[in-house]
Amino acid sequence: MGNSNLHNKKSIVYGLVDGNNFYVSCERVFRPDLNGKPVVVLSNNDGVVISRSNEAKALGIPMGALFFEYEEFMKKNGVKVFSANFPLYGDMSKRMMNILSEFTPDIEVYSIDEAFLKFAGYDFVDLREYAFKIKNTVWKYIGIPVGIGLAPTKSLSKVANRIAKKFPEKTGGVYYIDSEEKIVKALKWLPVEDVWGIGRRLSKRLNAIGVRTAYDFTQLPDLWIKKNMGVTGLRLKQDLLGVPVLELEHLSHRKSIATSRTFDRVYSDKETLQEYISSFVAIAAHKLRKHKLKANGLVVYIRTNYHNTKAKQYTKTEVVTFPFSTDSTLVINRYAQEAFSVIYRPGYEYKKAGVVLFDLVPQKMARRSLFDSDDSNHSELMKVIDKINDSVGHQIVRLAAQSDAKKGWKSKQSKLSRRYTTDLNEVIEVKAK
DNA sequence: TCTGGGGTCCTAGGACCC
DNA sequence: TCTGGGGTCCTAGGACCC
Repeated sequence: MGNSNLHNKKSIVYGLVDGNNFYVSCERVFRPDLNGKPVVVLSNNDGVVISRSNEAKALGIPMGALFFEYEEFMKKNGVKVFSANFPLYGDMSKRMMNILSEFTPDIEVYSIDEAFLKFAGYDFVDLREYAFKIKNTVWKYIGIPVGIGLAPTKSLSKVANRIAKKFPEKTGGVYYIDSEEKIVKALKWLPVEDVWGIGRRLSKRLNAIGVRTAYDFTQLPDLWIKKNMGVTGLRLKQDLLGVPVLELEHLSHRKSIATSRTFDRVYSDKETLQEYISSFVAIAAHKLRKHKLKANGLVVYIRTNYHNTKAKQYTKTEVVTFPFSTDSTLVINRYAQEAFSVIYRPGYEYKKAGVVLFDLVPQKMARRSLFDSDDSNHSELMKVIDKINDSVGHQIVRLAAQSDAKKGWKSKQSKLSRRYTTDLNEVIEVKAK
């Protein structure tokens, strides 16, 4: 089918592959008994719903639903609840991306559950068939169901993916926008608020001027778009019209590393917050070293609970630039504590804090300090700490300033699945017949 | 009691320079 | 009378994404 125009279309095609209800699907890989049953995954502290199976969606549980509000309802309807298990999802993601990169060298890992693929020079391949092959391979090897959209541009591949998801019976989970007519049809079908790159704010304004669909958006004058959405909007319009202007982005390395938590209660005292900051630094710096990067600066921020309108509000961030690149937890923590002291004010109830490392450079390109002593980055010490912590799967070696589990640092995760793939002590047991 | 966490990019405006 | 102008760098904040 569709072979008539297979050989005269443009020779570059973009694909968007994404895992269906990814976190839920990851949990189901190890609990196949939950297939066909309603399942949700909760955020940190078991606060809100962040992933839902189709059955859970059908029950009317919205994204972001407060767990405490829905707990009864879920129990009554037999919904299986999991606390988020990010190490597991991250590992499954890596496996999925590895499989995808077998099918084309041009791949952009866009998020934990999504990747853009680029097919250049596949003129004599039936890409629709090829996409089914990709889908089936991922399913066979790691048990994750995916949807695939194909189109002449990136933003259209997003649209195609959405169609594949929306009409699973008709499409089989794969949809290819391979003609002008299909572009127009798809754009007229897609509500403007569902366009990739148009969020809540913009769609409100667009609706106000009568723009309802993606197609309507592409008919707006460039002047309006430039004025209200900047160059990003202009690019998006072109890309949606089928002119490929959005390229695959091969991020050589990430640009920032953030660690933050919303606390399960509020804290006012300086010491507790200092301990949290230290813990955040330890986690972020560990990630930094894992990616073989060093940071040239950091941000520390603290904030009160903005949902609690009765409480006195205070939000403050402090930016520090280091005199040299570093990946040492000790060095970074020293700067983080200094920054924290600048912004901390007593008398407020803090609900969230975080640190962000930025201006990251590969270890080799690190900026050295003028009087760099061999040990100013504690690289040997950090190696030892990382080795021990990696081997046990969590932070057992800590700075003296870091908080520990006893003090409630560990977030509430009452419904955690096991770390099947990343922790030797928790691998799934297979019984041979 | 209860409200996620981790990212990216763009723009406007100020400081500063010649 | 009539407030120069153009360039760069930096930062804060907005908007978006999953």
